[in-house]
Amino acid sequence: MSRTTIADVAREAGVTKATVSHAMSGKRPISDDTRAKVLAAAERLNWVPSQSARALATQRANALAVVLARDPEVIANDSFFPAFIAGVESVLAETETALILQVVPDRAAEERAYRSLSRGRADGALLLDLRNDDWRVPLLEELDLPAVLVGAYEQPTRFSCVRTDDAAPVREIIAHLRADGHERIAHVSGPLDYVHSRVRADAYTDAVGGDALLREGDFTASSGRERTAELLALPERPTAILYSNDTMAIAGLSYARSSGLSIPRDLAIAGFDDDHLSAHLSPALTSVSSGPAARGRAAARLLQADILGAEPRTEVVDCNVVHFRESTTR
Amino acid sequence: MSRTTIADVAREAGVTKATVSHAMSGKRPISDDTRAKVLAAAERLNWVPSQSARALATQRANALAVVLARDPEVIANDSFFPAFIAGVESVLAETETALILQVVPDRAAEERAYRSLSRGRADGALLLDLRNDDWRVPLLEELDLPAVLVGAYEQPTRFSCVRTDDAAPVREIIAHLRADGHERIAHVSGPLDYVHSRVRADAYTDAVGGDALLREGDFTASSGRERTAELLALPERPTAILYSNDTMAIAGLSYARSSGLSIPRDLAIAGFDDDHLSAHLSPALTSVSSGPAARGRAAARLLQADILGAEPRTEVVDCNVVHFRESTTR
DNA sequence: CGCATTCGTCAAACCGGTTAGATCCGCATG
DNA sequence: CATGCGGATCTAACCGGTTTGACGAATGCG
Repeated sequence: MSRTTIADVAREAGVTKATVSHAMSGKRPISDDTRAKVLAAAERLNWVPSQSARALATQRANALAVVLARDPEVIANDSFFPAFIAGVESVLAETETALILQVVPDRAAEERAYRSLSRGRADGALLLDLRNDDWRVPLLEELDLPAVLVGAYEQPTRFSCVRTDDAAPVREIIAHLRADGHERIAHVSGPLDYVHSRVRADAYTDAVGGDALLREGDFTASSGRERTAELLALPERPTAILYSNDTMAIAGLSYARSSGLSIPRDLAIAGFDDDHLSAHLSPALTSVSSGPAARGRAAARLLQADILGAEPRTEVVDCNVVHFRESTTR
Repeated sequence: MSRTTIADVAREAGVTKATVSHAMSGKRPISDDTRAKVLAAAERLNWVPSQSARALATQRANALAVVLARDPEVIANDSFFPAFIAGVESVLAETETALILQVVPDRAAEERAYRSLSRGRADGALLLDLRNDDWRVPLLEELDLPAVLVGAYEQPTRFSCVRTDDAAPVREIIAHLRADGHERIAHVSGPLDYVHSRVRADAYTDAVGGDALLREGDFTASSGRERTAELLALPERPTAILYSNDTMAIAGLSYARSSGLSIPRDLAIAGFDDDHLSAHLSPALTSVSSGPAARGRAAARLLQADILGAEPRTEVVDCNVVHFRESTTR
């Protein structure tokens, strides 16, 4: 049992707790002689300072948090999230900071989670799946918990943001499809109260002009299937569909095929977020790789800066790359 | 700032800290009258107890941990991990336990991470990616940090284990291929010092008997591609390949195709872990869904029990289901 | 040589909870 | 009426670090 405390080390080195603490942190000058003795003693007892004691004394948890209000099953089917976390971790690994991941079933639990985070569990939070007028923003402001918003939040806020230009790739895809002769281009969006869904949908609407064929999905395969069925049942069915993620695109593609259409000849299909298998589908799926890892890194850096007292700022990560593949190639 | 402490609540309610604590925890009888006053005061000040103070006093962090020594990029391409975490979270959400995720670059950092976890950051750890004779097992025993091993660890240990029978689905697939007339069946494994890679590879070797065609990959797409290239370059090339994960299988499939083979006519292909897109590939990929969420739930439950002092035990989760799809259908 | 300053260390308070032991009270019992 | 007893509450110590103010010794300066 690693029951050794700073007091044991102090005794072993023949000094006091304070001296040990200073020797380790360097916050006060300590003679080389004593420091050596302390380090040796710590080594001998292989002492590791208690995180909880330190957290209490310094009012710093050395941890960041991500709270997700999603159904656990959904996490497993999302290609953005794991890569985003990977990016966050690559920054945190440098310092000794931990990442706390909390999945909550409902809003009450989510609120409790943030309250408890702000009371010693974490030093800051990353907000994903932003909604327009997200209730979490004022809550975190009230709790005085540093945060970074991942997404194009429009309301004024004192938090840092990590944004991307999701409209550009949408325009690019639409232009490409137009150049290919497509005139009826549809869009299956995510829930429109998510800011990223909204931005993509708006970009779509702008790009196609008057004749928008927009259907709101929820990022699940089944919704992709259903919205596709609706679109294909229209008297004048679309010749191309842009989906707001790859899961819906794949489901739509399967459905279209099963109803006798050939992809991309009869129907062009494009997704979003570039799942790691999308390039290997057949036909390979045109998609937008949205740089999840880069955004994770940026968010983690901004949050760490915020915690250290830096001014909040908005960082636009230029990471969207459209991969045109067979599913849109005539 | 939620600076209210238990002392504020005590003053507001006209009692002492101890009474507030007891009223909240119920560890000592408190009159209904006083309890009501305390609850009202807590509500009024909306006080949330400090996690760090509680952790220090009770020697319990209310957090479990997963430490990963993988390259962050690999996490993003693994279909097992996110689903496993989802399973873990679905258990933790019930209690107010948090999950700590730490990704470390090298062994030294990993060891530091476990030491610091055992000193107040977490109450227990889940061990993934087990190796034969894994060095982490004795370390955690020495640190006296509760743990659950996810995988078929063979050495004696006082930790609980979550196992699955990975050999059965391998046998099932081989039998299926045999019945289809395949005689030269190859296997691209993961790194053989991982216990799950080893179990699958051994099951393969057993099942095919003398003429095993085994190549060791590392679960990445590029290794899948290379090992496939080697196998197809053999004088008598295999007519079927079983891969230890879907990423390698897809990469192998692409390679085989690009060198002129038709799947499944010229080459049958099967993967493992059933990525959520595998069913949608074309040809759809035969794979083994290994119940990651169920295993996550089981592991979390065992760990919580262990922390509360239960006897360690091994739970075999029967969750492997083979999905035969087009990639193996003649 | 006397006094101010700096350096290195110590003692003690503090962070915000939990918990063992002491105390106080009212009521039942001998 | 004294005693016992159990329930409700209080007091104070404790968890293991960090941090501030104080103090003695060594050094610098006039």
